[in-house]
Amino acid sequence: MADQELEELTGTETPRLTPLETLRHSTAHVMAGAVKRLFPEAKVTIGPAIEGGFYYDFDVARPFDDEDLALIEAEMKVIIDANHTFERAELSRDDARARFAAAGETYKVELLDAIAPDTVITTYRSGDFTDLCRGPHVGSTGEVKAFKLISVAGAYWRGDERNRMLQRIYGTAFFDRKALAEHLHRLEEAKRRDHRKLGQALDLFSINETIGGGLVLWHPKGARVRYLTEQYWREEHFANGYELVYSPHIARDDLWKTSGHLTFYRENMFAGMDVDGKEYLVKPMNCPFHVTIFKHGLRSYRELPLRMAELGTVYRYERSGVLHGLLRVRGFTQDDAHIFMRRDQLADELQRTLSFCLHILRTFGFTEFKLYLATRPEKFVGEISQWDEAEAALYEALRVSGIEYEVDAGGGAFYGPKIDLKLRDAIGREWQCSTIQVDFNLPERFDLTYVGDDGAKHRVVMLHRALLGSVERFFAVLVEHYAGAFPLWLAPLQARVITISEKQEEWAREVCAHLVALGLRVETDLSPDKLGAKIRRAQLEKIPYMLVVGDKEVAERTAAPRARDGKQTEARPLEELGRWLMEEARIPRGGVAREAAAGTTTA
RNA sequence: GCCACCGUAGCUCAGUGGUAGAGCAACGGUUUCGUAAACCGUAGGUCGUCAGUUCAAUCCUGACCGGUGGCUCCA
Repeated sequence: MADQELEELTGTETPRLTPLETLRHSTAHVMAGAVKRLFPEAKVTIGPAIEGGFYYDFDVARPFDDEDLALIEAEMKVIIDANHTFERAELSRDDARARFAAAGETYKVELLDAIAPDTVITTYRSGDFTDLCRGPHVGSTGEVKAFKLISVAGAYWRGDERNRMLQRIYGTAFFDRKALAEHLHRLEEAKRRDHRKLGQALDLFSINETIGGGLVLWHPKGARVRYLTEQYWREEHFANGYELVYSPHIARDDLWKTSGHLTFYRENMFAGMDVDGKEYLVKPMNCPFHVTIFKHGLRSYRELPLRMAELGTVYRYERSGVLHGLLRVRGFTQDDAHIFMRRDQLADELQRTLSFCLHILRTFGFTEFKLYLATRPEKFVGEISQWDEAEAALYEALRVSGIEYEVDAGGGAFYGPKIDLKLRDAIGREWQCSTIQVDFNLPERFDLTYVGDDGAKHRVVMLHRALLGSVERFFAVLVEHYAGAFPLWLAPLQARVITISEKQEEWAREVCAHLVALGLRVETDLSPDKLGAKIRRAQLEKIPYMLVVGDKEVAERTAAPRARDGKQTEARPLEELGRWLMEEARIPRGGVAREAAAGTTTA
């Protein structure tokens, strides 16, 4: 929301700031005042409240460093202690322009010139700092009690890379120290859960320089989680009326011409390759292949809806600076599907798709969702009546789901309206994974038709959807949601049999073999280390269960489970142990069987 | 791609203008132990790459490669 303040100033929107946003925005003013005192030559630009805090962008000769941040914080405390009131003043446009121009605040002049003609121009003064600003603010600087500057980063003026790079200082503020401490704690917690760190620590995956940025190597443990995810996904798709397909990684340029990708998506596609004098390109999307499968023969209305799904690996060129762990990569696998149907089937199909989506996500332990409907943009293909119909169907699907939603009017793609779904993770962060999009474009481009009951050909309506989004991103979200402590059904290793001394080796092997034969993922730790060391190791690997075997267990033909949350339970006879673990490891389809992120906070 | 910061052993990290250390892991041995770290030893690094400055560069300078935080974009 870099334009938030800009919008306020230009009067294009009138968002009332919440009390917390007001505080944060006021803190941004205090910070700007401190910066101007310490760096008089700095030019101020904008400083809005954002989710989690605020920022202010400055044009300075030299970038800020951490020492500067400390100095600025100290100066802010001086301003806060002085308890200056925020004084609002109205002034004429010319007066304002003259003042800011005289002060050398060229960015403010630019903002001023963008303000709608009949808007009242206001400034806010706190102590020696006056800023062009619509407000509101808190009463005085003394009301800023709990704040912290977080980081510095480069940011382009008005977010446009052709403009000058400014220095952005991020900070946060709360009404009391406790809330600030909690916020900082959450940031720490997010760091602790970072999938890149856990990916390394738990040996799940890596990204290797020699292979290339944004290209993922799945190590055995990560690959196991992925396999389990995909297997579950496949089973559910078969059980819900989908057919699975496979398509190649490259295709001739003709396909991409027809689909329009070569005109609209070329920037994100890897360079083509010459094969026998024909150009081939690596696929950035799966749709053209599925469409081609659909077109393979005449389709009857009786076959529709035809649901075609694929875990399709695509490659997209992303600028090096945006690559980020598994969340933003250059090669990834979409859990893609395309649904071909009659126009009259759209409403039902949307509801069905959304509910299927929620069912899958709940299985993985997510319980809170938010939906976003993006409607017809200015530039669009197809007829308005078609759009209206589709949007009505989308609204109905949203309503039926019973989940909170927001409408992004005009935010749809040119080819159709869509629903995006964000899920909330264990520490309250939102992640966008699922998307359900209506497409009026490809059916035209590829001339997709079916034969109706009237014997005539009719245009197909098409739906794209991805539930997990990309397997890579979803895996990263899972890692962070569970802090690496996967639920039993997804854990790469479900249990480790731990001996106390080498006397129990034989029984430990037997216990392990029995459980493995049941299909459980179990191994033994027969090393000569002490029990405590073995427990510690298993604990660090976040293995759900440790099965301790000492002389007593050998004599009784049992094993003593210790859960990774530290809970120890009675030793159980081997057969019973197996039955119990099998029951625990069942896939919680639809999330009914088990609590979402139980036990993850202690891990 | 742009701005800032970072790159030392498999991992986590010290360190210095005179070519390098710790802990963990690995390997060898001793110990056979009841719920988060037993002990001893061995091995392991052209200090991201390439240039430059210097008698001498892991350290200073530059370029490049890669990573991190942002900007922009997005699954």
